[in-house]
Amino acid sequence: MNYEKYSIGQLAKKTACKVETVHYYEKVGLMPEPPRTEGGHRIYSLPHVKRLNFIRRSRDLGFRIEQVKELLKFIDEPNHYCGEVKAMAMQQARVVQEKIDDLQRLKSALNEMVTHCASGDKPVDDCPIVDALFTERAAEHY
Amino acid sequence: MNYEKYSIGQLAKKTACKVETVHYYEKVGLMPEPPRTEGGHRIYSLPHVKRLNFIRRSRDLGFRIEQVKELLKFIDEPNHYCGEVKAMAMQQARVVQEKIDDLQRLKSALNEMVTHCASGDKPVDDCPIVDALFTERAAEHY
DNA sequence: TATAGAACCTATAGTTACTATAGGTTCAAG
DNA sequence: CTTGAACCTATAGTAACTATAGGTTCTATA
Repeated sequence: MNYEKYSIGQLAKKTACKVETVHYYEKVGLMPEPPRTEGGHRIYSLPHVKRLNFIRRSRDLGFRIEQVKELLKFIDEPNHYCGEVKAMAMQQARVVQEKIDDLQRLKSALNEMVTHCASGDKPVDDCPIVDALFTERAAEHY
Repeated sequence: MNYEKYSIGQLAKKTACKVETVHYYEKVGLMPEPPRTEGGHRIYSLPHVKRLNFIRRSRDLGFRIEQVKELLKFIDEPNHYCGEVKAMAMQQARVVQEKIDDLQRLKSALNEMVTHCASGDKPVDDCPIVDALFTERAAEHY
């Protein structure tokens, strides 16, 4: 009875998260079912705010919902060590690096196409970009 | 009657694309409804192979399906110029660059968290990574 | 030619992480 | 005590496929 109480709308505002998203997080088990008013409205307090911040921040960092669940398990259950969390963060950094590499290649391909297409005043059937797009892909081997 | 004919399975193999994906592309209007055998099986030929390669390659480059439709419109309709295609490729390169920037920031945040967490042998409630994840987000202002 | 089984057909549901909608109830301010 | 904002649940929609079910056709072999 010490904590300040929040409605779902207030919680949402405090965490820059939509009300529907909070409902969703409850449904998938990231957020607990909170106490309710007589009439059935959800009542949140500070720990909920913190938890939701944790979830949103993890999501922003690219963790998938299942991964956030694992991270939360480390926190919810006693006897976990920082190293487990660190390992997940490092793994996530690697995943992100791979995505960056992919996108770099993609950007190079696009830029190359653009530079080959110097003028832009040719009809499309003479366009080097269109041409490049028609090229068979590396993955192809049948 | 000049072209070699392909079943949907052969088309899929030639383009490294799944059969279901071809069905899907037909449903959303990227691929035309091809002629059929008596029994109702789809019959494809070389132009279909080229078109599907174009679609797949565009998708690989990060163009969304609606954008691919636009690109195909340039090709399907006469009187279009290379410049329109070039503009889309340039725009796409910008979008990709933005994604790269986002991911770079994200990776930095993860790496910073990891370096702050030197040992990994602390209990989680003392972990700087967990701490960082509990931190309120920049977006927050209520 | 008969037949087995691979490949095909359609229609529908599932995936991820939400977002949006509909139709109804509760809360808080005046 | 009334009004309207905020809340409730349940369901459908989003993107771009992928997977499944249940049935039909094609093709290679006996």
